[in-house]
Amino acid sequence: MSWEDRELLAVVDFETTGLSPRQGARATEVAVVWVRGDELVDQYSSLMHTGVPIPPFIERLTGISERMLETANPAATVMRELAERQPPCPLIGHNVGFDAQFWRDEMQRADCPAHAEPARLCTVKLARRLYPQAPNCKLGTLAAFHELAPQGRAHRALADALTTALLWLQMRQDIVHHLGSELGGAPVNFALADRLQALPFARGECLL
DNA sequence: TGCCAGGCCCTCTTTAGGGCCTT
Repeated sequence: MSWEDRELLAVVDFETTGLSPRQGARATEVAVVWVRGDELVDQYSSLMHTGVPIPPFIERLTGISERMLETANPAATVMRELAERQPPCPLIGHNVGFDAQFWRDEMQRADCPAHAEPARLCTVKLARRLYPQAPNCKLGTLAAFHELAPQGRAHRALADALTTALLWLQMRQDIVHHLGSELGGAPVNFALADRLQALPFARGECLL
């Protein structure tokens, strides 16, 4: 991947031991799916060993146990590998604020500060503006709403990252469908999506 | 399945409170 590639987006999903690094939660698994235009161009996933205990609820939710992490690479090794592999491109996530805080925390712990504060795109914010007719904006609900192909067990990093990537491609398609003539051939990229997610929220009304 | 947090968004609002979304 080229460092000059400005159309590259990284769809990220973390599995973690809790909801906030400030409360001591650490990542247990990370997945990144790289998207360029309407193509999935690469993917990466890895379990991450931190030594932090996994609450029973989290083990039931994700299927990730402490025993599974005993042989996993240290979290810092995984994050450094990601930093070397990925140019500093925008992150996409489903409720990206959650994944971005773990991205920042784990990158800083791995001594990769240059990768700690990427631009963000949130598929929850976009979905609330694009699909007010959906029952809710949970990832599984939106996947079913759009009849996206199952990508594996939900609440595993790669499956959720792939589902989020497919949701993003669906959003690109819908944006082009609704705004095609206004776009005048301009690409549906981070800059455009960033403007769309910043539009005022209108309950029950699609912004397009 | 829920609690823990944080940001966004809504309404019986703005000097506030509660729901949604992520693990």
